[in-house]
Amino acid sequence: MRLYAERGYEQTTVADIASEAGLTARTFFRHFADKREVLFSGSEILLERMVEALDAVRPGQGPMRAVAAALDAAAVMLGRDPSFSRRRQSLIDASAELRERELIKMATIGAALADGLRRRGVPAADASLAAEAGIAVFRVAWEQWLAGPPEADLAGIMRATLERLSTVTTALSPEAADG
Amino acid sequence: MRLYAERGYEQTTVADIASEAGLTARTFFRHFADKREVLFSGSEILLERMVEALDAVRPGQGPMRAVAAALDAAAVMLGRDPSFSRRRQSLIDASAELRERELIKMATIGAALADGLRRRGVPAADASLAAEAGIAVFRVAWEQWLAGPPEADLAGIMRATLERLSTVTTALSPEAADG
DNA sequence: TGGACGATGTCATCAAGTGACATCACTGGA
DNA sequence: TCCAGTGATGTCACTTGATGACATCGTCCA
Repeated sequence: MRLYAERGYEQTTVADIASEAGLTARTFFRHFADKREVLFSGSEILLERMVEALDAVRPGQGPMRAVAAALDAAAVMLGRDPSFSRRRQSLIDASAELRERELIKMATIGAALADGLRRRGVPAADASLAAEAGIAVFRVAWEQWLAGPPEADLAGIMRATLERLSTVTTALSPEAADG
Repeated sequence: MRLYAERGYEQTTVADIASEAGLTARTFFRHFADKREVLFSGSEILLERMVEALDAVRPGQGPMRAVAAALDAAAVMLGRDPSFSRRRQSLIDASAELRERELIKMATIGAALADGLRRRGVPAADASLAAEAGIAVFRVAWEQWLAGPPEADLAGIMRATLERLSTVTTALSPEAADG
Protein backbone atom coordinates (compact mmCIF):
# COMPACT_ATOMS: atom_id res chain seq x y z
CA MET A 1 0.00 0.00 0.00
CA ARG A 2 2.84 2.39 0.77
CA LEU A 3 4.39 1.88 -2.65
CA TYR A 4 1.06 2.11 -4.43
CA ALA A 5 0.38 5.35 -2.60
CA GLU A 6 3.79 6.82 -3.32
CA ARG A 7 4.12 6.04 -7.01
CA GLY A 8 0.67 4.99 -8.04
CA TYR A 9 -0.48 1.47 -8.78
CA GLU A 10 0.60 1.29 -12.40
CA GLN A 11 3.99 2.80 -11.75
CA THR A 12 4.75 0.25 -9.08
CA THR A 13 6.18 -2.99 -10.44
CA VAL A 14 5.86 -6.33 -8.74
CA ALA A 15 9.64 -6.39 -8.58
CA ASP A 16 9.48 -3.16 -6.58
CA ILE A 17 7.07 -4.63 -4.08
CA ALA A 18 8.96 -7.85 -3.76
CA SER A 19 12.34 -6.27 -3.27
CA GLU A 20 10.83 -3.92 -0.70
CA ALA A 21 9.80 -7.04 1.17
CA GLY A 22 13.20 -8.61 0.62
CA LEU A 23 11.80 -11.19 -1.75
CA THR A 24 11.65 -12.06 -5.42
CA ALA A 25 8.90 -11.29 -7.88
CA ARG A 26 8.42 -15.03 -8.32
CA THR A 27 7.73 -15.34 -4.63
CA PHE A 28 5.23 -12.52 -4.76
CA PHE A 29 3.22 -14.52 -7.25
CA ARG A 30 3.28 -17.51 -4.96
CA HIS A 31 1.47 -15.47 -2.34
CA PHE A 32 -0.84 -13.42 -4.54
CA ALA A 33 -2.49 -14.54 -7.74
CA ASP A 34 -1.68 -11.22 -9.35
CA LYS A 35 -0.61 -7.68 -8.67
CA ARG A 36 -4.15 -6.58 -7.82
CA GLU A 37 -4.82 -9.24 -5.26
CA VAL A 38 -2.54 -7.69 -2.63
CA LEU A 39 -5.25 -5.22 -1.78
CA PHE A 40 -8.01 -7.79 -1.51
CA SER A 41 -6.61 -10.50 0.71
CA GLY A 42 -9.21 -9.73 3.38
CA SER A 43 -12.19 -10.30 1.18
CA GLU A 44 -12.54 -14.04 1.81
CA ILE A 45 -12.79 -13.39 5.50
CA LEU A 46 -15.37 -10.69 4.92
CA LEU A 47 -17.36 -13.08 2.78
CA GLU A 48 -17.21 -15.77 5.45
CA ARG A 49 -18.33 -13.41 8.19
CA MET A 50 -21.22 -12.17 6.11
CA VAL A 51 -22.39 -15.64 5.18
CA GLU A 52 -22.10 -16.78 8.79
CA ALA A 53 -24.22 -13.87 9.90
CA LEU A 54 -26.75 -14.61 7.20
CA ASP A 55 -26.92 -18.27 8.19
CA ALA A 56 -27.33 -17.33 11.83
CA VAL A 57 -30.58 -15.48 11.26
CA ARG A 58 -33.55 -17.37 12.60
CA PRO A 59 -35.18 -19.41 9.83
CA GLY A 60 -38.51 -18.01 8.84
CA GLN A 61 -37.27 -14.45 8.80
CA GLY A 62 -37.55 -12.87 5.38
CA PRO A 63 -34.58 -12.69 3.02
CA MET A 64 -33.97 -9.00 3.57
CA ARG A 65 -33.67 -9.56 7.30
CA ALA A 66 -30.97 -12.11 6.62
CA VAL A 67 -29.23 -9.79 4.20
CA ALA A 68 -29.42 -7.03 6.77
CA ALA A 69 -27.64 -9.25 9.25
CA ALA A 70 -24.90 -9.92 6.73
CA LEU A 71 -24.49 -6.21 6.13
CA ASP A 72 -24.27 -5.66 9.84
CA ALA A 73 -21.47 -8.18 10.11
CA ALA A 74 -19.67 -6.47 7.27
CA ALA A 75 -20.05 -3.11 8.93
CA VAL A 76 -18.61 -4.39 12.18
CA MET A 77 -15.60 -5.80 10.41
CA LEU A 78 -14.98 -2.90 8.03
CA GLY A 79 -15.86 -0.09 10.38
CA ARG A 80 -13.00 -0.74 12.78
CA ASP A 81 -10.22 1.13 11.01
CA PRO A 82 -11.56 4.13 9.11
CA SER A 83 -8.14 5.49 8.30
CA PHE A 84 -6.99 2.24 6.78
CA SER A 85 -10.22 1.95 4.81
CA ARG A 86 -9.83 5.43 3.44
CA ARG A 87 -6.28 4.93 2.33
CA ARG A 88 -7.09 1.62 0.74
CA GLN A 89 -10.15 2.93 -1.04
CA SER A 90 -8.36 5.92 -2.46
CA LEU A 91 -5.81 3.59 -4.02
CA ILE A 92 -8.55 1.48 -5.54
CA ASP A 93 -10.46 4.48 -6.82
CA ALA A 94 -7.34 5.69 -8.59
CA SER A 95 -6.94 2.60 -10.73
CA ALA A 96 -9.36 1.03 -13.19
CA GLU A 97 -7.75 -2.35 -12.74
CA LEU A 98 -8.24 -2.22 -9.01
CA ARG A 99 -11.81 -1.05 -9.35
CA GLU A 100 -12.51 -4.03 -11.57
CA ARG A 101 -11.09 -6.32 -8.97
CA GLU A 102 -13.13 -4.71 -6.26
CA LEU A 103 -16.28 -5.17 -8.28
CA ILE A 104 -15.69 -8.85 -8.75
CA LYS A 105 -15.08 -9.29 -5.05
CA MET A 106 -18.41 -7.61 -4.40
CA ALA A 107 -20.05 -9.80 -6.99
CA THR A 108 -18.58 -12.87 -5.36
CA ILE A 109 -20.02 -11.82 -2.04
CA GLY A 110 -23.36 -11.20 -3.70
CA ALA A 111 -23.35 -14.67 -5.20
CA ALA A 112 -22.48 -16.19 -1.83
CA LEU A 113 -25.32 -14.33 -0.15
CA ALA A 114 -27.74 -15.47 -2.83
CA ASP A 115 -26.58 -19.03 -2.27
CA GLY A 116 -27.08 -18.66 1.43
CA LEU A 117 -30.58 -17.36 0.92
CA ARG A 118 -31.42 -20.30 -1.31
CA ARG A 119 -30.16 -22.63 1.38
CA ARG A 120 -32.69 -20.94 3.64
CA GLY A 121 -35.44 -21.87 1.23
CA VAL A 122 -35.79 -18.53 -0.49
CA PRO A 123 -36.90 -18.94 -4.12
CA ALA A 124 -33.93 -18.63 -6.48
CA ALA A 125 -34.99 -15.41 -8.19
CA ASP A 126 -35.84 -13.67 -4.93
CA ALA A 127 -32.55 -14.80 -3.48
CA SER A 128 -30.57 -13.25 -6.32
CA LEU A 129 -32.57 -10.10 -6.10
CA ALA A 130 -32.27 -9.72 -2.35
CA ALA A 131 -28.55 -10.40 -2.51
CA GLU A 132 -28.00 -7.88 -5.28
CA ALA A 133 -30.06 -5.36 -3.38
CA GLY A 134 -27.89 -6.00 -0.37
CA ILE A 135 -24.77 -5.35 -2.39
CA ALA A 136 -26.30 -2.16 -3.72
CA VAL A 137 -26.96 -0.99 -0.19
CA PHE A 138 -23.47 -1.99 0.86
CA ARG A 139 -21.92 0.04 -1.92
CA VAL A 140 -23.91 3.18 -1.33
CA ALA A 141 -23.53 3.02 2.44
CA TRP A 142 -19.81 2.39 2.15
CA GLU A 143 -19.34 5.36 -0.11
CA GLN A 144 -21.37 7.55 2.20
CA TRP A 145 -19.43 6.40 5.23
CA LEU A 146 -16.11 7.13 3.56
CA ALA A 147 -17.30 10.57 2.57
CA GLY A 148 -18.41 11.41 6.08
CA PRO A 149 -16.51 11.96 9.33
CA PRO A 150 -14.29 9.09 10.56
CA GLU A 151 -16.39 8.61 13.67
CA ALA A 152 -19.56 7.89 11.72
CA ASP A 153 -21.26 4.59 12.43
CA LEU A 154 -21.04 2.35 9.39
CA ALA A 155 -23.58 -0.15 10.67
CA GLY A 156 -26.04 2.63 11.25
CA ILE A 157 -25.54 4.01 7.79
CA MET A 158 -26.04 0.54 6.36
CA ARG A 159 -29.32 0.13 8.20
CA ALA A 160 -30.54 3.56 7.18
CA THR A 161 -29.60 2.90 3.56
CA LEU A 162 -31.42 -0.41 3.54
CA GLU A 163 -34.43 1.32 4.98
CA ARG A 164 -34.15 4.00 2.34
CA LEU A 165 -33.90 1.45 -0.45
CA SER A 166 -37.25 0.08 0.43
CA THR A 167 -38.73 3.57 0.37
CA VAL A 168 -37.14 4.49 -2.93
CA THR A 169 -38.07 1.30 -4.75
CA THR A 170 -41.61 1.40 -3.52
CA ALA A 171 -42.23 5.04 -4.28
CA LEU A 172 -42.83 5.05 -8.00
CA SER A 173 -44.53 8.42 -7.88
CA PRO A 174 -42.65 11.38 -6.46
CA GLU A 175 -45.09 12.42 -3.78
CA ALA A 176 -44.62 9.10 -2.01
CA ALA A 177 -40.90 9.69 -1.68
CA ASP A 178 -40.84 11.13 1.77
CA GLY A 179 -37.83 10.38 3.87
CA MET B 1 -15.90 -14.19 -30.68
CA ARG B 2 -15.32 -17.18 -32.91
CA LEU B 3 -11.75 -17.57 -31.73
CA TYR B 4 -12.68 -17.05 -28.10
CA ALA B 5 -15.35 -19.70 -28.47
CA GLU B 6 -13.06 -22.17 -30.22
CA ARG B 7 -9.99 -21.98 -28.00
CA GLY B 8 -11.20 -20.10 -24.97
CA TYR B 9 -10.37 -16.53 -24.08
CA GLU B 10 -7.04 -17.13 -22.38
CA GLN B 11 -5.78 -19.45 -25.06
CA THR B 12 -6.46 -16.89 -27.76
CA THR B 13 -3.65 -14.41 -28.24
CA VAL B 14 -4.10 -10.94 -29.60
CA ALA B 15 -1.79 -11.96 -32.42
CA ASP B 16 -4.25 -14.75 -33.29
CA ILE B 17 -7.15 -12.35 -33.48
CA ALA B 18 -5.22 -9.78 -35.46
CA SER B 19 -3.88 -12.21 -38.01
CA GLU B 20 -7.35 -13.68 -38.39
CA ALA B 21 -8.45 -10.20 -39.36
CA GLY B 22 -5.43 -9.77 -41.62
CA LEU B 23 -3.88 -7.22 -39.29
CA THR B 24 -1.11 -6.82 -36.77
CA ALA B 25 -1.33 -7.04 -33.02
CA ARG B 26 -0.24 -3.41 -32.85
CA THR B 27 -3.22 -2.46 -34.96
CA PHE B 28 -5.54 -4.42 -32.72
CA PHE B 29 -4.47 -2.24 -29.83
CA ARG B 30 -5.21 0.85 -31.84
CA HIS B 31 -8.83 -0.24 -32.10
CA PHE B 32 -9.31 -1.78 -28.67
CA ALA B 33 -7.75 -0.64 -25.44
CA ASP B 34 -7.06 -4.23 -24.47
CA LYS B 35 -7.88 -7.81 -25.23
CA ARG B 36 -11.08 -7.72 -23.18
CA GLU B 37 -12.55 -4.68 -24.79
CA VAL B 38 -13.43 -6.48 -28.03
CA LEU B 39 -16.49 -7.93 -26.38
CA PHE B 40 -17.70 -4.65 -24.93
CA SER B 41 -17.63 -2.24 -27.80
CA GLY B 42 -21.41 -1.87 -27.68
CA SER B 43 -21.58 -0.76 -24.11
CA GLU B 44 -21.19 2.98 -24.72
CA ILE B 45 -24.17 2.91 -27.00
CA LEU B 46 -26.16 1.00 -24.43
CA LEU B 47 -25.22 3.59 -21.84
CA GLU B 48 -26.27 6.43 -24.09
CA ARG B 49 -29.62 4.85 -24.88
CA MET B 50 -30.34 4.25 -21.24
CA VAL B 51 -29.42 7.76 -20.19
CA GLU B 52 -31.49 9.21 -23.02
CA ALA B 53 -34.47 7.19 -21.88
CA LEU B 54 -33.93 8.29 -18.32
CA ASP B 55 -33.69 11.92 -19.34
CA ALA B 56 -36.83 11.61 -21.41
CA VAL B 57 -39.01 10.72 -18.45
CA ARG B 58 -41.31 13.52 -17.47
CA PRO B 59 -39.79 15.58 -14.65
CA GLY B 60 -41.57 15.06 -11.40
CA GLN B 61 -41.78 11.33 -11.82
CA GLY B 62 -39.96 9.47 -9.08
CA PRO B 63 -36.44 8.17 -9.58
CA MET B 64 -37.50 4.56 -9.94
CA ARG B 65 -39.82 5.50 -12.78
CA ALA B 66 -36.89 7.05 -14.57
CA VAL B 67 -34.72 4.03 -13.88
CA ALA B 68 -37.49 1.79 -15.15
CA ALA B 69 -37.48 3.70 -18.42
CA ALA B 70 -33.75 3.24 -18.73
CA LEU B 71 -34.14 -0.47 -18.14
CA ASP B 72 -36.81 -0.60 -20.77
CA ALA B 73 -34.50 1.01 -23.29
CA ALA B 74 -31.81 -1.48 -22.42
CA ALA B 75 -34.21 -4.36 -22.86
CA VAL B 76 -35.25 -3.15 -26.29
CA MET B 77 -31.66 -2.90 -27.40
CA LEU B 78 -30.41 -6.13 -25.86
CA GLY B 79 -33.44 -8.25 -26.51
CA ARG B 80 -33.14 -8.16 -30.26
CA ASP B 81 -30.66 -10.96 -30.81
CA PRO B 82 -31.00 -13.63 -28.15
CA SER B 83 -28.65 -16.04 -29.87
CA PHE B 84 -25.88 -13.47 -30.07
CA SER B 85 -26.46 -12.49 -26.46
CA ARG B 86 -26.20 -16.08 -25.34
CA ARG B 87 -23.00 -16.78 -27.18
CA ARG B 88 -21.44 -13.60 -25.92
CA GLN B 89 -22.49 -14.17 -22.36
CA SER B 90 -21.19 -17.70 -22.27
CA LEU B 91 -17.78 -16.42 -23.30
CA ILE B 92 -17.84 -13.81 -20.57
CA ASP B 93 -19.01 -16.28 -17.95
CA ALA B 94 -16.10 -18.54 -18.81
CA SER B 95 -13.42 -15.98 -18.02
CA ALA B 96 -12.76 -14.11 -14.81
CA GLU B 97 -11.07 -11.30 -16.69
CA LEU B 98 -14.09 -10.82 -18.89
CA ARG B 99 -16.45 -10.93 -15.95
CA GLU B 100 -14.45 -8.19 -14.30
CA ARG B 101 -14.75 -6.09 -17.39
CA GLU B 102 -18.47 -6.70 -17.60
CA LEU B 103 -18.88 -5.61 -14.02
CA ILE B 104 -17.08 -2.35 -14.58
CA LYS B 105 -19.25 -1.64 -17.62
CA MET B 106 -22.31 -2.19 -15.48
CA ALA B 107 -20.87 0.03 -12.78
CA THR B 108 -20.23 2.72 -15.35
CA ILE B 109 -23.82 2.54 -16.45
CA GLY B 110 -24.94 2.70 -12.85
CA ALA B 111 -22.86 5.81 -12.27
CA ALA B 112 -24.28 7.43 -15.39
CA LEU B 113 -27.81 6.68 -14.27
CA ALA B 114 -27.12 8.13 -10.84
CA ASP B 115 -25.75 11.23 -12.51
CA GLY B 116 -28.83 11.50 -14.64
CA LEU B 117 -31.06 11.22 -11.62
CA ARG B 118 -29.15 13.97 -9.86
CA ARG B 119 -29.63 16.15 -12.90
CA ARG B 120 -33.34 15.55 -12.42
CA GLY B 121 -33.07 16.92 -8.91
CA VAL B 122 -33.03 13.63 -7.05
CA PRO B 123 -31.00 13.88 -3.82
CA ALA B 124 -27.52 12.43 -4.29
CA ALA B 125 -27.89 9.47 -1.96
CA ASP B 126 -31.26 8.47 -3.36
CA ALA B 127 -29.87 8.77 -6.84
CA SER B 128 -27.04 6.38 -6.13
CA LEU B 129 -29.37 4.00 -4.45
CA ALA B 130 -31.97 4.03 -7.20
CA ALA B 131 -29.30 3.57 -9.84
CA GLU B 132 -27.69 0.69 -8.02
CA ALA B 133 -31.07 -0.88 -7.52
CA GLY B 134 -31.69 -0.52 -11.22
CA ILE B 135 -28.44 -2.28 -12.00
CA ALA B 136 -29.38 -5.05 -9.59
CA VAL B 137 -32.67 -5.51 -11.39
CA PHE B 138 -30.92 -5.44 -14.73
CA ARG B 139 -28.52 -8.17 -13.69
CA VAL B 140 -31.11 -10.50 -12.26
CA ALA B 141 -33.53 -9.99 -15.14
CA TRP B 142 -30.78 -10.50 -17.69
CA GLU B 143 -29.71 -13.75 -16.11
CA GLN B 144 -33.27 -14.92 -15.96
CA TRP B 145 -33.90 -14.02 -19.56
CA LEU B 146 -30.82 -15.87 -20.71
CA ALA B 147 -31.85 -18.93 -18.75
CA GLY B 148 -35.31 -18.97 -20.27
CA PRO B 149 -36.57 -19.63 -23.80
CA PRO B 150 -35.22 -17.38 -26.58
CA GLU B 151 -38.66 -15.92 -27.27
CA ALA B 152 -39.06 -14.59 -23.75
CA ASP B 153 -39.69 -10.89 -23.41
CA LEU B 154 -36.73 -9.20 -21.79
CA ALA B 155 -38.55 -5.94 -21.15
CA GLY B 156 -41.35 -7.83 -19.46
CA ILE B 157 -38.92 -9.68 -17.25
CA MET B 158 -37.23 -6.42 -16.35
CA ARG B 159 -40.51 -4.86 -15.33
CA ALA B 160 -41.54 -7.89 -13.29
CA THR B 161 -38.15 -8.00 -11.59
CA LEU B 162 -38.35 -4.34 -10.68
CA GLU B 163 -41.79 -4.93 -9.29
CA ARG B 164 -40.49 -7.87 -7.34
CA LEU B 165 -37.60 -5.89 -5.91
CA SER B 166 -39.97 -3.51 -4.27
CA THR B 167 -41.86 -6.43 -2.74
CA VAL B 168 -38.74 -8.18 -1.51
CA THR B 169 -37.12 -5.10 0.00
CA THR B 170 -40.27 -4.03 1.73
CA ALA B 171 -41.16 -7.41 3.13
CA LEU B 172 -38.88 -7.70 6.14
CA SER B 173 -41.02 -10.41 7.71
CA PRO B 174 -41.65 -13.61 5.77
CA GLU B 175 -45.43 -13.56 5.76
CA ALA B 176 -45.45 -10.34 3.78
CA ALA B 177 -43.46 -11.92 0.95
CA ASP B 178 -46.30 -12.91 -1.27
CA GLY B 179 -46.05 -12.39 -4.93
C1' DT C 1 20.62 -39.04 10.96
C1' DG C 2 18.05 -38.95 6.92
C1' DG C 3 14.25 -37.77 4.36
C1' DA C 4 9.91 -35.26 3.53
C1' DC C 5 8.09 -30.79 3.10
C1' DG C 6 7.49 -25.95 2.52
C1' DA C 7 9.26 -21.58 1.27
C1' DT C 8 12.26 -19.37 -1.65
C1' DG C 9 15.49 -18.37 -5.55
C1' DT C 10 16.94 -18.79 -10.46
C1' DC C 11 16.17 -19.18 -15.18
C1' DA C 12 13.62 -19.29 -19.34
C1' DT C 13 9.70 -18.08 -21.68
C1' DC C 14 5.28 -16.23 -23.25
C1' DA C 15 1.90 -12.75 -23.87
C1' DA C 16 -0.04 -8.08 -23.04
C1' DG C 17 0.70 -3.50 -23.86
C1' DT C 18 3.18 0.89 -25.40
C1' DG C 19 6.23 4.32 -27.65
C1' DA C 20 8.75 5.74 -31.76
C1' DC C 21 9.25 5.84 -36.35
C1' DA C 22 8.31 4.42 -41.26
C1' DT C 23 5.05 3.48 -44.96
C1' DC C 24 1.22 3.91 -47.85
C1' DA C 25 -3.29 5.26 -49.60
C1' DC C 26 -6.34 8.95 -49.96
C1' DT C 27 -7.89 13.71 -50.30
C1' DG C 28 -8.12 18.56 -50.84
C1' DG C 29 -6.31 22.34 -52.76
C1' DA C 30 -2.45 25.17 -55.65
C1' DT D 1 -1.05 17.31 -62.16
C1' DC D 2 1.37 17.37 -58.18
C1' DC D 3 2.13 18.15 -53.40
C1' DA D 4 1.23 18.35 -48.52
C1' DG D 5 -1.47 16.72 -44.89
C1' DT D 6 -3.96 13.06 -42.62
C1' DG D 7 -5.23 8.65 -41.02
C1' DA D 8 -4.59 3.78 -40.86
C1' DT D 9 -1.25 0.38 -40.70
C1' DG D 10 3.29 -1.98 -40.18
C1' DT D 11 7.83 -2.70 -37.87
C1' DC D 12 10.84 -2.70 -34.09
C1' DA D 13 12.25 -2.42 -29.46
C1' DC D 14 11.10 -2.66 -24.89
C1' DT D 15 8.79 -3.16 -20.31
C1' DT D 16 6.07 -5.75 -17.33
C1' DG D 17 2.92 -9.33 -15.68
C1' DA D 18 2.62 -14.05 -15.19
C1' DT D 19 3.95 -19.11 -15.31
C1' DG D 20 6.55 -23.54 -15.56
C1' DA D 21 10.66 -26.18 -14.33
C1' DC D 22 14.23 -27.04 -11.48
C1' DA D 23 17.53 -26.12 -7.59
C1' DT D 24 18.40 -24.77 -2.79
C1' DC D 25 17.86 -24.40 2.04
C1' DG D 26 16.00 -24.86 6.55
C1' DT D 27 12.81 -27.23 9.67
C1' DC D 28 10.61 -30.86 11.65
C1' DC D 29 9.72 -35.50 12.52
C1' DA D 30 10.36 -40.67 12.46
